[in-house]
Amino acid sequence: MAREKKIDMVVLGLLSHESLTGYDIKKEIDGAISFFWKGSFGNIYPTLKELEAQGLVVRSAGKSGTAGQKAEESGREKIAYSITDSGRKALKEWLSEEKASNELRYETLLKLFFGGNADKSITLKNIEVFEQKITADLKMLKFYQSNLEKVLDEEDHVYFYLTVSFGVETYEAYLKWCGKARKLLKERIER
Amino acid sequence: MAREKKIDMVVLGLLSHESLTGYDIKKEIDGAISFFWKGSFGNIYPTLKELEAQGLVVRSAGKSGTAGQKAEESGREKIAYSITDSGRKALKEWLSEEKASNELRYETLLKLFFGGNADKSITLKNIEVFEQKITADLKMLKFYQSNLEKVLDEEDHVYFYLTVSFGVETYEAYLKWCGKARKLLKERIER
DNA sequence: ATCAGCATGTAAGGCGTTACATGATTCA
DNA sequence: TGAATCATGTAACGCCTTACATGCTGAT
Repeated sequence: MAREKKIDMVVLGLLSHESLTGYDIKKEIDGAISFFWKGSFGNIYPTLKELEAQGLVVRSAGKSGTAGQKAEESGREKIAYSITDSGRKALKEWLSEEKASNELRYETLLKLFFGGNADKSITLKNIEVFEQKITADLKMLKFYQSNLEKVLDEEDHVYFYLTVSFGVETYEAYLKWCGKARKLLKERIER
Repeated sequence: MAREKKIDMVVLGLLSHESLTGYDIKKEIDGAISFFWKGSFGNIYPTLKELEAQGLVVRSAGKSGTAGQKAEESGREKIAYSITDSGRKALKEWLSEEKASNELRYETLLKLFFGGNADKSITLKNIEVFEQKITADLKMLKFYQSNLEKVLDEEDHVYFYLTVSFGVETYEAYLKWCGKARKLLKERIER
């Protein structure tokens, strides 16, 4: 029944820490989470509506007081959401389910696998592009990691730290592999 | 425009080596490719039709001669496809495009990130489940890898070998991380 | 004879992205 | 005053999975 939708849990999870608007949620997802999960406005806003209908979140003034009052007077308002007790319960239930779908969809590996259909120089180029992207992303992840290291004592930060560390370690493994792969392909070209 | 569909390239890539039926293609995808790309019948058969309409593949008797003739007489037939020159060209063009979408969607990391909302024992359990799955998959990848190592001289096998090696190295990094993560969480529980 | 695996396909629906539409606020 | 960013939302569409429908073939 194609029940892989987890964006609702992402939203609940983020709201479990603080009240946020849809726009805030998008920004959070685009931060440290983005390397293993994505979200778009066309995804987030309808999810917030659904969660509200299910009573898992409620609209709240939040702490955005300054602009809040003025916005209410005009037509367009800023809507902050908070998690409810039911929401926390739903989140906990999901966390307790042992099954988890972990998916990798790497077009770079697809191109590598079928690399025999083009010149080795093309495969080499594809690896180099991948390497550059990973290098840039790794830099960002390490920045997050070093910031989290300083606040490891605070309860929730252990989880953020471990998640980011997963990224750092796998990305470092990617780069190590890139070096080996380039070397092996270059040897082949010269023969 | 949501142009992330690459199943057509998977099909063309597989057909670049030999003639295959839709069923064969599914089996191939479920093999060494499965750790970084998936495909289903409801995906593959329509793709074959489209590729045929575009002239990138053609129906062929293939090498399944024995059953082939009998099948033609009866109602249901086995349909093997071969790649055409246009198909090879399309494949090569895709390989030459530098952009590639690489996506990771790990629910395990999502649960870890929001682990603060449940007991540490639950997070620990989730990591252990992940660890077991990866251990099993790694065993399979290493099996593929050792088989490919023996035939590395044959042209195309370098690509298969490198792809599988990517899996082996990242999965080993995952397991290393799992050990560290378990240790860190256990220390926290005891305090 | 029966069951697993071979084999092809369609239909419905879920999930998510992109593009579009709209308007406020902030800063140079 | 104009651009960037904040902010909310909808519509269309694309991709993929699941479930269903059907029947053959080979082994026990």
